[in-house]
Amino acid sequence: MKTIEIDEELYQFIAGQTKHIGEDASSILRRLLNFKQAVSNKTNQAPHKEHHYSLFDDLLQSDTFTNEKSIISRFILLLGALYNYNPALFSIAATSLHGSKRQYLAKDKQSLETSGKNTKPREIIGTPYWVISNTNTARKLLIIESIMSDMGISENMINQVTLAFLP
Amino acid sequence: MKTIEIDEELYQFIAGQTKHIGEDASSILRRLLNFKQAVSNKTNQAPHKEHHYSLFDDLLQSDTFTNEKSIISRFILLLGALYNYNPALFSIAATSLHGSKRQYLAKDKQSLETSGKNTKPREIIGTPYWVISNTNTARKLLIIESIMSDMGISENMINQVTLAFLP
DNA sequence: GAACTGATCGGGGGGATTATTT
DNA sequence: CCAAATAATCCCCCCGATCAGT
Repeated sequence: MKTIEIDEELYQFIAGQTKHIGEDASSILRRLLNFKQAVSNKTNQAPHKEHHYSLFDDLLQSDTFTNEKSIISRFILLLGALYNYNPALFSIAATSLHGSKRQYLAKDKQSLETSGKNTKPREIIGTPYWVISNTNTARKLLIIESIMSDMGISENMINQVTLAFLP
Repeated sequence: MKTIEIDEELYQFIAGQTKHIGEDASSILRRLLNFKQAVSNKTNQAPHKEHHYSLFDDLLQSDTFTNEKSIISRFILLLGALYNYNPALFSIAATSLHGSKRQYLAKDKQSLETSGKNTKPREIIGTPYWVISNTNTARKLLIIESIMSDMGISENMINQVTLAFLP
């Protein structure tokens, strides 16, 4: 543990953000900061049991996520989080996912463009991947669910994400 | 000053966000947290010289602001910050601002709707105000500049905002 | 014919451009 | 009549429901 000094006003603000009794400063700050640091650090450390899904919990609660009202934005944010949670698993899941003609995810825009007539590929920022965007909400949800399932994420967690994803 | 304990990983992350040599933890955290606490606390405390414009500095640097690419989003964010910086001054500035027919700002949607044919009023969240949105970029900038000027904000600060506002 | 997949096309927002007023 | 300022039409592009195809 490390110790840092902050001014009184800021301290009061942070203390006021406690979500449950006894929550420590690290936990509060990670939530408030949208757990941004996890994206870059997660890969070079063994996943820690209790924090297994913290990346999602944090994304789903973050302003970055809830501020986005459109399905497409949340869709891309979620895929980005999934990739950063475990790039290797994500890659496997991404590769095996596709429709009858269209490819849903790829590392380059073109493969997606050429796999259909109007796929409208979108870049998943913070990720080497691109996704198709010309789909209805049901299919977007299906893509998310399929990826999560293939990545071995729990049924329960998938349900939570589904709830947060919809309007 | 208060002392808090945080884990090593989080400490490294925060330390890595230093913008200038010797910047203290409070300063870094306020920036990362988008200075959210200022909005609620600012009104019941005398403005502090050095921090006079910190609300803007922070907004302009915040992800909340820079993530928004559309002019209209930045426009509304900026107006919200101006209101929260000093509601009284903002009200005065808002009331005296209008075109030859249209009213630009009001506390209710209707006044704006009836003052023109297609004003497309938008709510300024975190504020009792609404703004007209059916204008080109030049006029939006004009509105911002006019309000800031009427609120007595320095020429220099206005220029900074202008720069951050455009593409 | 039922279920799944693709992609057209309508709706809506943003804001440059054009019309109108001063 | 021209220039500047202001209003608001209207085009473009994004989103995603709906419909067409498999």
